[in-house]
Amino acid sequence: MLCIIIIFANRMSEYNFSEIEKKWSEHWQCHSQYAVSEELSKPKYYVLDMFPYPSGAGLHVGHPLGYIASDIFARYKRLKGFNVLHPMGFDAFGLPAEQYAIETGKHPAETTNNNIERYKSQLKNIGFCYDWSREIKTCDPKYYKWTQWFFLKLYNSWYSDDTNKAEPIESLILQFEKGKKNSYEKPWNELTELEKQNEISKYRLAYKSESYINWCQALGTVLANDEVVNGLSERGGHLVERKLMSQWFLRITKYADRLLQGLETVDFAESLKEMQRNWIGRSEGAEIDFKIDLLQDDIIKVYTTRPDTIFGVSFMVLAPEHAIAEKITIPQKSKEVADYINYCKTRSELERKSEIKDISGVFTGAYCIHPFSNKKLPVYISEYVLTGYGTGAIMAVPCGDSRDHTFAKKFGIEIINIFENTDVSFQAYEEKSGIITNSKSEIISLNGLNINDAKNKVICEVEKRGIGCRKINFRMRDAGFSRQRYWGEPFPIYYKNGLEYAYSLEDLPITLPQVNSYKPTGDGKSPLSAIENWVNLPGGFERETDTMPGYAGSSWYYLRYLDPHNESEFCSKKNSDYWNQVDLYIGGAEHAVGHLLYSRMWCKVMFDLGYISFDEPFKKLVNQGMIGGEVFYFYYNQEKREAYSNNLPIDKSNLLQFKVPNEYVSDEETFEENGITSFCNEFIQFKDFKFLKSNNTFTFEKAITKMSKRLRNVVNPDEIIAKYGADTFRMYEMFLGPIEMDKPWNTKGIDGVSRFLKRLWSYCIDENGKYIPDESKPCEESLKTINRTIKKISDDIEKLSLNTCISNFMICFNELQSQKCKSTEIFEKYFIILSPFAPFIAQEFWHKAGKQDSVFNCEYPEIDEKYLLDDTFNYPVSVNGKTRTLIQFHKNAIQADIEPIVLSDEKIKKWVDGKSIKKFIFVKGRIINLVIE
RNA sequence: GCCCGGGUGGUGGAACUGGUAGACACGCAGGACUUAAAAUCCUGUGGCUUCGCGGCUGUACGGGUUCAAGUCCCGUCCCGGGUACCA
Repeated sequence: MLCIIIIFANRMSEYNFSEIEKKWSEHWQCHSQYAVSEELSKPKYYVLDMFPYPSGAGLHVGHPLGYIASDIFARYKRLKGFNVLHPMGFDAFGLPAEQYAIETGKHPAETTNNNIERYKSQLKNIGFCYDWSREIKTCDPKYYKWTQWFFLKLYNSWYSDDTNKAEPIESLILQFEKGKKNSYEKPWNELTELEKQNEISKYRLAYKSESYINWCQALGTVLANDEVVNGLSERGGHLVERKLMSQWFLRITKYADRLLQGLETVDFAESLKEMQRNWIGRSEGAEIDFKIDLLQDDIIKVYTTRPDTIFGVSFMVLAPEHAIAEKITIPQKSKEVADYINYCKTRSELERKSEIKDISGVFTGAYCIHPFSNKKLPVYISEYVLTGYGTGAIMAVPCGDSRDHTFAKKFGIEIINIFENTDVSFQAYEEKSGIITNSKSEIISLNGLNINDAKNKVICEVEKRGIGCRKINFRMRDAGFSRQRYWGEPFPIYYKNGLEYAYSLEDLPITLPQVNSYKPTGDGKSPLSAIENWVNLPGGFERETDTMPGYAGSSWYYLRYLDPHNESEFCSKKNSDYWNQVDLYIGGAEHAVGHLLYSRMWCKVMFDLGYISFDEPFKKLVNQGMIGGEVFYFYYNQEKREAYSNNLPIDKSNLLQFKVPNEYVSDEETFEENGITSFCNEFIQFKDFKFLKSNNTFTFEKAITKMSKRLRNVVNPDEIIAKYGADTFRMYEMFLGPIEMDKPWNTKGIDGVSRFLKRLWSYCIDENGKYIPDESKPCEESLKTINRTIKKISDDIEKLSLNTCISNFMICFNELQSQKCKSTEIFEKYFIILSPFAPFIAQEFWHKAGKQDSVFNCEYPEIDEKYLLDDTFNYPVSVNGKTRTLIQFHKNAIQADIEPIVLSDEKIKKWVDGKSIKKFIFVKGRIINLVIE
């Protein structure tokens, strides 16, 4: 009986995280602890996470990394007196759900909602302070009604170069009516409706045009880039080719300059800004017309950023898609050219850009005329020239461009050098400085000019002659906004007789109809096109059957959180004025260009149209790194039917690799007991294999990759939380390393954090569950410790250096422990600063300490500056840069005080050993260094 | 290919603006407690060398700048992300 009581008492005193976490979760939910409203009396702060796509694999330990960081920051800001908005939602339209629907026939809405529920319960386990009453799902018609509304705003707007902003399309029509030139060169009111539409279409921010897609004839569908591997479909390995299709686009290029300028006003990592700048790719150059030999009426217009190199041109290159390519090809070459163009259709843009070591191309047999020298220049077609950039044609300068150089070498074309004092016989001279030479004709001479002056002279000359002009170009293209898919927002557009009509706000949302099959229609159209009673409208009208891409909903979601239940507006002006920009946005660097550029553009459009009063959505952005999962491989020989342990001395170069699902791998990274047998039961292709071991173990090669369902290396946070608790999980994720760095997941290290919280618990709570710290006066040392920790933690949170925060909590507690500190005055401060990291245990301590209110309603403790400074500093003293000893000096000591003491120090005397001292370096508060011979 | 990151003990990582490399943890080794194990606590722990004091060496690799380099500069290698329809 006694025994039982003792055991019971012991159990009472243990840190029972599951009980504590359950209790406070329920308590906070009942008291709507995290609901926020627009409190004008407090300064606001908006902390946002990039919302997840709810995949079928569930949340893995990589997702919460950023969420935990932002949660800590949100809770910290709250302690600092801010009214903090911290919402969460789901990016719920997407390809995987549709693919799953094709395979299983289950409606994507159903699977998506199941996945969302799973994600939500997983997120709720981790103790985030999200205001769930503001949750959004992009696939919810109540949400996508407004995504469609945004589309209509883009559709019904144009970019005015006069006012340099987006304006309603009516102002454009008014200008046309007043006589603004149109491309039909007829008065506006004499144009047909179709002509008017075509003309306006050239201005709309959302417009229809043609572009290439990945078409797979065998699957009868359009494929996403990542569904294409080496020119073949990932599923089935069928041939994929590029096909021209009519699609919706967003005219983001009109915002290129403002997207560049806006970067100066936001706090993003410099590297990320650089990526965006490169993506936008602003370049200054010229368009120059080249006459074609034997063809009177046509010209080839090239874009070049290096007009200064015009005398270095020795050939011309057209993109395979260039409209004139076939026309100029001479009959003897037409078969060869047609074959080459067909080959290019099977090549992805990525392949075309990257595989330039062995550059391909074909001669058309045609020649251009050099505008200044009248020299004949052969015209080639090559895939390294892309149709979407510039004019789709280049003047090739092998002496100044490495791709042109490679091409010239391969096709035996002359390399003309025009740079003074350079040798271009082996590689191109690509520096942006130098003097031009060998560049003279009857018309112009560039000899002796530097590159910039030569550029200007050439541009002036071509402009004077009317054969070209100065031109600013962007690498960025207008954003493709159509998908031939079911699971996306339908366009609020319908047609009749080739004319487009837009729905109005009252008609929204245009909801997705039920379909019987999610399979592609085989003709490249979306599955929606097969539903006749949805497509066909009364009066002979037909709906648009494409849907919007995944980034549509995510381009504006940060605004919907501000007013999520508003049914008459996407967000009231009052709310968007109060919450304003996102103050801190945390998410993966993989969205560096796509999502971030689109949402920045949409924000600017809404700003231009007066719906919001800021033109950058995200004030500060932090990119979290990826948490990789472990994958284990073994090598095998198919013919010999042998598999080899990694610790055998084998030559892996001719062997095949096999990834083993992680459940077969033991903690020692070998096959589990009987693992080989059960492995072969699943992967029967290895049934008759010999598994060759070394030292009686079969070990694997390890690598770190993305966690994915397919590799079966997903680590589920639920399991970790069940075993260690949410507080430990949160702290451990932060303890792993700097937030923005990629890192591998390894559960082994979690014991350190777990032990820390257990030690803290048993230090503060006795066997009977009573709170130990008392009213005793803290000692000087403990006051130093806690004040320094408060300072360090708040400095580090502001920098989002959360891994060092965890270390400092440990260091602080280790110090308090060795000081035998029992003062509740100290510990209460400690619990407050700990609460953003480990909210449950902090609240439990707070409660045990007899406090009635919540630890989250406290104020962040003040720092008493007097405890931060030391009177003395332990100077490292080095001789010739190598530290030899430490000597303590007063912090105000100057070199004159210090020098004699240092020189008479025994250790230092030994190292100086009578040699003369050339220099005595004293850096106050840092170091002393003696330079001797 | 191009653009952007990263590379520090057996492992995750720390190191302010160039100023004691390896904080804080994990793991491992030894010890205490226990009949035993687990848990917990204590000690040690980059490598080489030395009985020890100590010495040498060391931040992917090769150079450079500096009194002083993980940190700055030049070159190389490897790994990750993006490359426009994965999200």
